[in-house]
Amino acid sequence: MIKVALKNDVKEFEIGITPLEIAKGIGAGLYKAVCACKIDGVVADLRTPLTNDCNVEFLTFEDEDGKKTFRHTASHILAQAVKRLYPKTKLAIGPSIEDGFYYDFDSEITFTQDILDKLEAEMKKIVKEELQIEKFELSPEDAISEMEKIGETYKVELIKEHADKGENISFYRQGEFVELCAGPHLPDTSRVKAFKLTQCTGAYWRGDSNNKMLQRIYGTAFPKQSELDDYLIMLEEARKRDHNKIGRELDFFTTSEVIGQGLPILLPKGARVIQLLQRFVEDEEQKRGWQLTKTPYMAKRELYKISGHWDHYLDGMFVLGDPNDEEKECFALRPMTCPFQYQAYLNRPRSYRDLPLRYNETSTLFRNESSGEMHGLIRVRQFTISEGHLMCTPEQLEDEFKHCLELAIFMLKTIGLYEDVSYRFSQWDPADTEKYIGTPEQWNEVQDIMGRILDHLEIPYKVGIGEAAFYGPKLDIQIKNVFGKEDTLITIQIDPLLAEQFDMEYVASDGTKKRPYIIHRTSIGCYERTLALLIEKYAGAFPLWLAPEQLRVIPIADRHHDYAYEVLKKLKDAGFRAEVDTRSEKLGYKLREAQLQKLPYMLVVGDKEAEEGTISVRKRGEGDIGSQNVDTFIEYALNKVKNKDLD
RNA sequence: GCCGAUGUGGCUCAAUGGCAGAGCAGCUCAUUCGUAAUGAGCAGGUUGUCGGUUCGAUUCCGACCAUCGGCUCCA
Repeated sequence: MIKVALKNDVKEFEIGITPLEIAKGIGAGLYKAVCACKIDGVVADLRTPLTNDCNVEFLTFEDEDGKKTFRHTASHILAQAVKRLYPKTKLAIGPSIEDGFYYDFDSEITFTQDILDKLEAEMKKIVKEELQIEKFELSPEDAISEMEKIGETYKVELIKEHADKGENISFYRQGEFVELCAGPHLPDTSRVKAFKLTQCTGAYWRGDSNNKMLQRIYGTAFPKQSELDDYLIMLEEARKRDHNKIGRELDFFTTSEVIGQGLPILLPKGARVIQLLQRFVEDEEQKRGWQLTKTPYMAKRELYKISGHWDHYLDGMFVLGDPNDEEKECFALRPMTCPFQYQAYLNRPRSYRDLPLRYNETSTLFRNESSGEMHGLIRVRQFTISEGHLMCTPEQLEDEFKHCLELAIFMLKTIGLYEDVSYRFSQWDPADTEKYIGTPEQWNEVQDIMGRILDHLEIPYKVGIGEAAFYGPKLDIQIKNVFGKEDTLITIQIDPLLAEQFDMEYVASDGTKKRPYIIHRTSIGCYERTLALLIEKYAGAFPLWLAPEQLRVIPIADRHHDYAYEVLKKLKDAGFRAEVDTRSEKLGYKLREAQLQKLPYMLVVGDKEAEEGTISVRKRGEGDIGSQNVDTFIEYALNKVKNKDLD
């Protein structure tokens, strides 16, 4: 007998009992809901025989690991359906992901929407069949020969990587379908009550663009149909905020086929928001000790050879001239600002008394992104970033890093995106010798330093291996768009290498020459991307201080025009971006239009207002909030702008 | 760059191997109106571009361009 500690109880069982059997004994409700378990804190399959005293915790769909198990099983059901309908298909991998699951297949048939529908129908059959899911193990040799027998070459490759660990290889069987898998899985297929295949795309085997492109089917699954429905509605709602749609509808930006891909045109409204952000950022940076530079948009190839861009980033640059003709002058548009601001540092000899030296620049950059990568305002070929480089002594590094992070957080809070970001500590990949400059010693040292700073500042980061810049590690502040895709909004990087490339130094207090540490950073990110995320955040309804048009005076009839202009002048004199709508339309019509354009305030003026010197205030989202004296309203609104209120 | 989808007036969407149509927006006129759509009229298109098949292509085929969702890459 063994003792098993459960949630509120310790019970005795026969040796070899499984958590699934224990759950069944506890009650039908638990048995129905349980997805996986933790044995002594380790996630395990419900069919794991218990051989020693232990602690067992049951996981349901409400638990992160239970949810993963549930959706992982859904991906197996998909794979089974594919194998039934298209037996020649080879299986790659099929994990659960944040909002569902996917499965990668190698098939000669192109999966279309039609096929997805058929697969869904087949999956429903598999669920109805209530197939028991059973786990078994094979030796690596047997596992390989079994998989070779059925032509699952991708599985063979995966097993071979595990073979030298000396462990058995686990498999799961549901009906006729057998799948290499570490598990855990649900007890049977009937539990996957509600699912949907959402899309089919290409994906490289093992995420490597040198490998074959497979077909990836994405899906999601829930225990109840109502939960699936809610999720799909939520997705649809989120997509209504897509900046690429409403940003165009509301005339923030547009694109032109004759200008080219990744080169959006910022229309007056988009340009205005960016101008407001830019002024705010430059002023704030000045307050915090940053000095503005204006450096050239292009430079000779020689600069990029020193910085390493020529060897490590040439594909990403727009080159003017023949890069292969060493005889003739060759220029390139700048993809980053660093080497330019370093030249500013190099302008004269530097002393430790000059440090920290903080340079900021509203910097337009050009990157020749591959054609399939552009996306609205989020991923473009020309963008303007609140860029900065800071040179400091080793002793100053932590404080200065903190200073940069505080600035970034201040910006995020001010524009209202602080709650929506996550942190990624982007490190190099020691195995990737092509991408990075510097030695392992240099990388390890600077990553240790950065890790210590982040831990000290209690930043809750995830590590991203291979996400570093070619010259150093980064703290990336990540944000998701309405499709759930994550992008970097802000980045703060420590660069231990380029000071050496550029021979940057300072004279220390003891008279010796030393290399400065360099921090690369943005404070609000690049304006185009930040604008995109703001459009999505506010669904185009910008807070008063950022709204391109803040106030619109709406006269009821032509006889109120004079008074309307009088009010308008007062508003403009107070510094507001305001307009008046003098068209011969009914009030309701003008209001509807102002409302659709997401104006923060509409100021209606008619006989009553003209007589009393008031305005009737309609607030976006709230409707008519009553009459106010013009000056009272101006004071109220000015205050909101000054405080950068987000409502 | 790769996989897949899409491309018809500013927008939303019809239709068809044989004259491309509607609503909204725009313009004109009338209406002067109290918190999300007043009415009438007018104008607007080489159906993304270029090529091919065909008596005839917007429709079928191909290439390119652009847009969208992924992958890779990246702020």
